[in-house]
Amino acid sequence: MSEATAISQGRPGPGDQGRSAVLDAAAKTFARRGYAGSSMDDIADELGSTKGRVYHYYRSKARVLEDILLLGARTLHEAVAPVASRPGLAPAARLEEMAVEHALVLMRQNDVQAVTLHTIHLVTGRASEPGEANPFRYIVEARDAYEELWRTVMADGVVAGAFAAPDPDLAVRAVLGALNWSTVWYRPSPHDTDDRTRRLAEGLASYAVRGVLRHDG
Amino acid sequence: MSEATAISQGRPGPGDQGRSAVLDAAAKTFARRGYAGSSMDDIADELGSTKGRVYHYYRSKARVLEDILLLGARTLHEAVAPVASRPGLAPAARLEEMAVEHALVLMRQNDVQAVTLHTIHLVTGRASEPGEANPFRYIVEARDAYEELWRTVMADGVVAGAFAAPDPDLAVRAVLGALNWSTVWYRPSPHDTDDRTRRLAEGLASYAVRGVLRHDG
DNA sequence: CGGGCAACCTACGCAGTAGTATGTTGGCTC
DNA sequence: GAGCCAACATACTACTGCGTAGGTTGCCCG
Repeated sequence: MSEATAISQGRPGPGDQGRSAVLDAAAKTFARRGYAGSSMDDIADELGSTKGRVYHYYRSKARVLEDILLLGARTLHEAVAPVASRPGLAPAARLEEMAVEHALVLMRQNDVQAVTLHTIHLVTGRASEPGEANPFRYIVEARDAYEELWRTVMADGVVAGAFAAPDPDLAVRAVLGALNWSTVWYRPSPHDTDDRTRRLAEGLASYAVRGVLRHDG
Repeated sequence: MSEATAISQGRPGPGDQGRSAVLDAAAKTFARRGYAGSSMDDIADELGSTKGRVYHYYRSKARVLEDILLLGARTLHEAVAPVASRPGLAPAARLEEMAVEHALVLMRQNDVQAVTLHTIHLVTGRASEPGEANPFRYIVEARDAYEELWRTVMADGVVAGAFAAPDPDLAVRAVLGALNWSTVWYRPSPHDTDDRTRRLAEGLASYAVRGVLRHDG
């Protein structure tokens, strides 16, 4: 009944051990070489097996990507949405907390999020083909819905006088940009304990968010 | 004697009209479909001609990319370096001015810069092959030198007490991230006059830089 | 203990793509 | 006006890479 079942169409569904191993390997491969630059054999090599294993769980390369994008979008939304709607938070604290959670997901789920952020724009511009629906459309919509979360919080904060953002939409893009760019320079290392990762996320979030705060003393 | 001549190796050099037309078309194509996702025929289609034209100016697809990356790196450096070393500027004004110039280049030279920023990391991780030199190595070094410019200005500002940046390197990454991410969401449109573009760049730069400024009143 | 199915592997067909080898054409020079 | 070369086009070749068809193996269930 889940859409994931609809995706796999008869093949083993999510929650499946083997399936998520394939997904992880694919995410790692795509993150390194890019989607178009990765072959199914590359993914299989990463798994230490052959293409047959990948095709056992996914009908095509595009379906693998779709699953990665979906997982990435979901994880981000589930981590940040609760903060966006948590009662009793001041706008500045809310924004900063959202930024920390966002950054944490990017760092902990690094490969998946890197693929999501770097590949979605290759998939966005397909609306030009008339009559043919874009199979990734709902993922683009999920991304838009997620960003809408940020725009709402930003707009509320401006109204409340907590933020100095003459152009709130641009401000959101600046904040998300500072955070998202971490997928370009950050790679998890064995040295990164949970504590270190969190401090890095907090530091980055602080720089990102302080740009829109109102400072008057 | 220029390295561009060394690149083309007997073929028409830069400054050549036809060559830059090919480069522009390639940048546009790479920006849309990604490097690996673009075929030489795609580039030729964008030009309204055939592969022969592309191969007349470039020996291979990788050389085309190399030229785009080189152009992107150079343009950015030439726009920002003068500001970084201009005498008589306060740290905050210097950083903001650099950010504006940086953003302006990303917007005006959109395709080339998008390709540069989204493709260089695919080319960075090639040091793993021992014995074989990475042909893109000097471009990675140019990128590093450019970022060093920012780190220097940031460090100076911290020493001067103008910036509140406990981790200056991270601060640079936050600032550049906010700016660089514009290559993901911004596409030039006919509506964008020079004036509009500049205001957008200034707005973005303001959010990006204010995150590291010291605010005490 | 035999049948069935999940979880793979092997071998192949075929489409697309980088690069090459060989024209062709228009302008410029001497 | 004959030759020459830049600036392309055309027609291939060789290879890579997606997807498929048909095995094989081991476990589980009755």
